[in-house]
Amino acid sequence: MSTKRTVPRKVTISQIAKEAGVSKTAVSFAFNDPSQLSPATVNHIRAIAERLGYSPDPIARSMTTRRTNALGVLLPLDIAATMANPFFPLFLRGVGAVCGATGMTLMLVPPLWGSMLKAIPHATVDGFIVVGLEIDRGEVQQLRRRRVPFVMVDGNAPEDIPAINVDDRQGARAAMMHILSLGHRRIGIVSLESWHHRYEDFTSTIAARLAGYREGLAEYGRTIDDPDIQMVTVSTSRAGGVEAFTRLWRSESPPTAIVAMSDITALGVLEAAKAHGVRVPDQLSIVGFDDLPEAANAAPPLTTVHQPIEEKGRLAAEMLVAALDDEESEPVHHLLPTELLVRGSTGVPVWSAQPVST
Amino acid sequence: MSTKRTVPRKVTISQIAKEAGVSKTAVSFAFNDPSQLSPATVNHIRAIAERLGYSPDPIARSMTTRRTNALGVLLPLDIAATMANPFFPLFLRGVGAVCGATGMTLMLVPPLWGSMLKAIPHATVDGFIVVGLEIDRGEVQQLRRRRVPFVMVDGNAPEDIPAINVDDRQGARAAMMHILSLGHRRIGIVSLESWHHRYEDFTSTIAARLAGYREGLAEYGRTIDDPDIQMVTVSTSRAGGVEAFTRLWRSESPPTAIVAMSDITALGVLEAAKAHGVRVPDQLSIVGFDDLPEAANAAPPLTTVHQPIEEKGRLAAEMLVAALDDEESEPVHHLLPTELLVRGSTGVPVWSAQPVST
DNA sequence: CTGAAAGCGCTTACAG
DNA sequence: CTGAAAGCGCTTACAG
Repeated sequence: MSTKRTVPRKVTISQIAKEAGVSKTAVSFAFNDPSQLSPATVNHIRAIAERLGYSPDPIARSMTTRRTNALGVLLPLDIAATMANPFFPLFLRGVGAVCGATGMTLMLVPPLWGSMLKAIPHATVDGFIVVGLEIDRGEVQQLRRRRVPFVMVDGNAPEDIPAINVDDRQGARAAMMHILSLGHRRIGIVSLESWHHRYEDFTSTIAARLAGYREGLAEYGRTIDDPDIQMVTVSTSRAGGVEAFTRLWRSESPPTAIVAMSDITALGVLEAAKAHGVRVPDQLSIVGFDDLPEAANAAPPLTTVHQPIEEKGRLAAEMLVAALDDEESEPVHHLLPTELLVRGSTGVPVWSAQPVST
Repeated sequence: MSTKRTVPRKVTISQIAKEAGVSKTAVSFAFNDPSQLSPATVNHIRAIAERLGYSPDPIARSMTTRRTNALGVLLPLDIAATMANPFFPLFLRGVGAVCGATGMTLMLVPPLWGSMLKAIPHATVDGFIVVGLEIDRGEVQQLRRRRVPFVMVDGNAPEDIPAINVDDRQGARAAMMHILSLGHRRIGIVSLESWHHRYEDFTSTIAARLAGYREGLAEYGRTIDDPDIQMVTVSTSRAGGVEAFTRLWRSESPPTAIVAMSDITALGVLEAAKAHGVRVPDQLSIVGFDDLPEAANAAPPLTTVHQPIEEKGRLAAEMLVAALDDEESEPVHHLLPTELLVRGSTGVPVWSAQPVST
């Protein structure tokens, strides 16, 4: 509305300087450090910038300041798959809280053409939060090369890299022991697909939870190879849970309890069970992992293992911001606690009136 | 592992050029256009880059290419509040699908120090998807200044800006008429807080849904000012829904039906109703808006208005990418349909055995 | 097949 | 209080 004719292609600091009859330095100061200039000059420059419709180029600015003011979240899966699990939005709430407090922006960095390795050098960010990195195929080296700080969440981090994990093993152990203490013998385990589709290469998270299940079984003199124990592996989604139920339920002797490595799959199991007319927990007990908000609101409320998801995001972002401000900050490894939350989806199996005591 | 001593602070193209005895041009070509160089030179340069642990600077690259390969999603609320509604992750799945297909990254751009206006010039992105922009307080002008393409979703866009909206009015109208056709007379409406907390300035979305409710009421000779119609305004979250139920239920003549402007609040209402021992739909009918995945899985399944959330994200991203590639692309305004989905949370009110016919 | 040079749009000592 | 100049690390015509 204040422009006379169509504004030129792109207004730069030089044009303003020329128009205002001052140096580029002055123009820069007018916006970034007005105290360096006389009020009259500042007003003059700003008026011209306004008239020309000037908008500073953030890239050029970053070029000299060496800052983008963006935090990167490096993802092992594409954005659509990542967002399919409510875990992630919750995690981002934690990260986002720190972004808001520090005036930073949040960049989601999925694999580029299927490769995390390729994505790392391209992202214009000041640092990375690396989530769920499984077996390292050079990603850590690539991140070091980039010479930006990074923190690893739910992964197997080298000693010198800040990291956050939760006590997956302990939580999984408690979940399995809970089921066994109720007297269940025929148990289905719902494991999760590793994103690179190689069964042997478990995520540290998956490996830890599996180890916890094994420990819990061992406490009751059982092993995971017991014929009464069946394990299926599905994608970390509601659909994966539905599939898990279907596969477990059609066996000749279906489980009386299903132990799932994540709430989203447990919820899928619950949904499928109800659709099949299976009563939970009377005919089937279900226990999850994560404690998503929807777990407590399910019908019946889902017994699960709580982990501080949002807190992980916040902590990761705080550690990253600290590393950004202070190159020399000590890399610390956090191990956050998990807690079994017994709700309505687990109970004594129908065929056994009395729970087995520990 | 291939470096001899600690690598220097930051490896640049110049250092490699010097070390390799070639020009910077050659180094650039070795990575971006190897066909310009003899294979021997390429290998030589790459080997040195490898030894030095070179990682190209994405900012410097963007500086000359004028591309960041990042799509920005401009948010009216901070990231934590945005992620509190499952609507958003779903929307991002759509956007993310396009990012994956085009090799772009996704940047979440919340208000900077409380101001969208301030956030716009700083984000290092090639274009914006602007979601839920309410009354324009200069944001559109600021976006134009930036001279990057942008598309508006769920907002009131100028003619020359590409835009996507859904038929909120029609959907809301259908929802209200459904309730009235069942015979309900005492109705609670759950409206949503506008993010700038000025009741008069409705989001176009909120305004359109409200208009739809009014139209539906009018079809039955009713108005929103009818003493039997109560409206409460809460935040777009599950907690907001709980609050809405509490406020509506404590009135001397509580509603027999609650019509909510979003599923997340409707689910909160449902949760609170169940917690109070109120049977749905026998004692209280509930209808939502959005058709989140959890709506169908609620107990009872939520009657709601479907809108194509993921599709909106995909379409918005596609339009933005098109505008990025072709400056001259025609700005089109999409209006996507909505559809009432009658499920288990609505029914005939207890005090009336026969529904009123239309 | 290779190199010298200009340029992208800013910021920031440094000098006056 | 103000300006000339260097520099951030790349890419890209252009010339040879």
